[in-house]
Amino acid sequence: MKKEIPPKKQAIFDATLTLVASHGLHNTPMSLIKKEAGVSAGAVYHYFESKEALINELYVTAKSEISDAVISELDLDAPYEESFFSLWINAYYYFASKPDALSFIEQCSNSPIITEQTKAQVVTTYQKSAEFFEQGIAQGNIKPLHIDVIHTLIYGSIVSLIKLAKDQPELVNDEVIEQAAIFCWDGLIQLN
Amino acid sequence: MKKEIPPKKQAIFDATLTLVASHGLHNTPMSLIKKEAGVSAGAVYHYFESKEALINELYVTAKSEISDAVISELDLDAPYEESFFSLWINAYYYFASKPDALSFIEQCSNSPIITEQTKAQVVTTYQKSAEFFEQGIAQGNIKPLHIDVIHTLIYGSIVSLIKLAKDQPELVNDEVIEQAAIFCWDGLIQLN
Amino acid sequence: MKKEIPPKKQAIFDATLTLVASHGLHNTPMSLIKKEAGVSAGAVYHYFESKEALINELYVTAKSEISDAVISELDLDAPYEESFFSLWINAYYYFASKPDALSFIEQCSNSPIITEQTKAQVVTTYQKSAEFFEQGIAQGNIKPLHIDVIHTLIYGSIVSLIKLAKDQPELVNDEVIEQAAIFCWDGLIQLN
Amino acid sequence: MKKEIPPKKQAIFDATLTLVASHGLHNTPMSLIKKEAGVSAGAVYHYFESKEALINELYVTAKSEISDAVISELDLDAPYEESFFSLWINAYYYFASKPDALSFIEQCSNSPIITEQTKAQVVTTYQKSAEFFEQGIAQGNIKPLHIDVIHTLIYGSIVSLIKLAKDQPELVNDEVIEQAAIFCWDGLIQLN
DNA sequence: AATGAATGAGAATTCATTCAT
DNA sequence: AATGAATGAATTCTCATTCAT
Repeated sequence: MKKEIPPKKQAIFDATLTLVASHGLHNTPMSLIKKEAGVSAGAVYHYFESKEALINELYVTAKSEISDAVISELDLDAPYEESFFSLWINAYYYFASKPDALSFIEQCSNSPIITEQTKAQVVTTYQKSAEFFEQGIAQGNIKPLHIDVIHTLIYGSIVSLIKLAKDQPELVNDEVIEQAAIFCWDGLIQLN
Repeated sequence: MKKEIPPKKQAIFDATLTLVASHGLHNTPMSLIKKEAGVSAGAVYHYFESKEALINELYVTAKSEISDAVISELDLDAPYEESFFSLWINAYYYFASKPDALSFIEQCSNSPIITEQTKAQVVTTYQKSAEFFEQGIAQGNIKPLHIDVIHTLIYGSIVSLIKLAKDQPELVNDEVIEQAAIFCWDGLIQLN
Repeated sequence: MKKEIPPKKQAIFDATLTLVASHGLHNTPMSLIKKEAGVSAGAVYHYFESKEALINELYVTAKSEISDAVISELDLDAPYEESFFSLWINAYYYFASKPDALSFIEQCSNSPIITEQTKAQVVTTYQKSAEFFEQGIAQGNIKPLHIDVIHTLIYGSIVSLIKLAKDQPELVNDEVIEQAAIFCWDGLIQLN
Repeated sequence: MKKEIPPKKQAIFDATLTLVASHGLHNTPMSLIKKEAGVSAGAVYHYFESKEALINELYVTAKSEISDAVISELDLDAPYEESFFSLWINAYYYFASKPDALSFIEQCSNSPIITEQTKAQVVTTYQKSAEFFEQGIAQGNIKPLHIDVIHTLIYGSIVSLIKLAKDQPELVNDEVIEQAAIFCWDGLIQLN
């Protein structure tokens, strides 16, 4: 099902993720990437047409890995509220466990380095979580907002909280994380 | 109260904001900045010690301009709910009216180019909105969450929605904007 | 008599000729040659020791192919003037029909990439046309110039005219071609 | 009248001419040029947008210098035949005295590195010698060929002879040079 | 304050060539 | 004979920064 990624290509991906997270997108030369990945300059250009192409391809890969991981835990048969909280909390901890990936993604997603074509590719990865929210709307569990709006608000909350946790780790304990999930749930559900 | 910014310095700020938004932080050389600003290379280094210093200083300036603008509209004497919505909507439209500034800020805030010292400076700009939320908690209007958590969730929602609007402008109409504000309000208030 | 050229070697020759003509000697990497020839990198180095060796060998081949073609039409028994014109015109049209070969040869012959050894090899191909001019001198048809001088002036005129035809195709019609041949004939013959 | 060429730009021109003549257009890296010229890498790119731009600009400069030099000696009031021989011989010795320039020009003019725009610029330098040949035709001294054809045949003969002289210096003595000039004159004049 | 030519280390990328298969 | 991934030195070009004027 999954594409087999050649070991060198994977090493380049890993090195790029780490280095962009620590040095910044603006400050990660190819020379550093090849050194960290332990490959030759030529090998990088064997697998990727250019630095931009590498970044774009890695962006797609990182985004879909995260999507896959978050969604794989999703239990559509549990009570809806329970499923929602488990999704939110799972996603939070998954993101939190991959700080480099998140840093990479955030740096890219705000930069013109990511092409429109790449963005279009990435959209498709939202499919399964979209279904979950559609189901919630259909069953009357949550407000009938546009799926992309829900997605944006939930994802935005999680990412914001992780950034806060990065700056103030002592503040964001399990209780706060739960409060943030509740914030989203309360924002989503129909009040009568 | 405010420092007078010399015209050339302002031109450099403006040029940098525009260029980082359109070319990316990773792809905006000083040579382009000086050209766009219409100043000499020497002038840039007269006003700023280095490129990093320029970016950091502009980051502080842009952040506080936004903060000032959003808060200046805040009416602490109106009914709380009304004030909240007016704050949220005002903030949304202000951000939306400054896409370059927002793009610049988002690119910087996820990059190691912004120093810890700069981040510390920026924190102080939250003061007045913090007071607004503290007042809401004290009066029992909203849940007693940590101020920084509230701030993060609200700011995160607004920024997320603006990014969505950038990608899908036709989707994010006034109704959607209001729905997002309601999402935040419902998430904040105490349910009984 | 002729060596059989293996198909892959021929494909490499053809690709090199085409590419050097269109991209320039300075801008024709081996990677492009192998792609255009449809062979592997290893195959190129099986047939040729190096890029320089490939260019030099192709130069010899191209030069002698042209020489052979031009001379094969030469009729030593016809009236001398008639033979001369038929030689000149034949040569012109043959060169004109192989623009890539001519472009390749001209680029090489002015570049230090062609070794002295290669140049020495190529000289031998002039043998038969040399005999034709020697005969003309012996019979008193043309001036007693050194064979190499005659050769140079005639060949130079033909090549110059072809270059002109490349830049201004509409100018160089059959009449002009004949005028150029007459120019050479009039320059060669003894005036009394 | 003439543009003042800044000393560094002139040094880059000189170095490029020398190096392309000795190493070949395909084998003259910028690093060698900057070293030979005694300037920094940045300086080269301050004066020229790219290597191609440098080559093209130098081509125009070299061509027009040669044109100017050859034509400056031209005496339109002398008897026509005498003027012609003096032009031819002058041109020959001028070219012969600038072997690097000639080698550079020949390598470029057969290579796609020279753009159509550059070729168009260069054509304008032929103006004055064109007038000389037009005058000869009008006065009935030479055959009524197209000016560009005459130009091509004469220039081609001179260049061919210089190439021969390069390969066989002992062969091309003053007598041979005169013979070649006579070849051209005899080819040009009307026979009755 | 201001200029802009100049620097040179370093960036992205290319390319002739090799070698394990 | 043939392949094509891999190499890494070399190449073109960039860019933050300086400094004489």
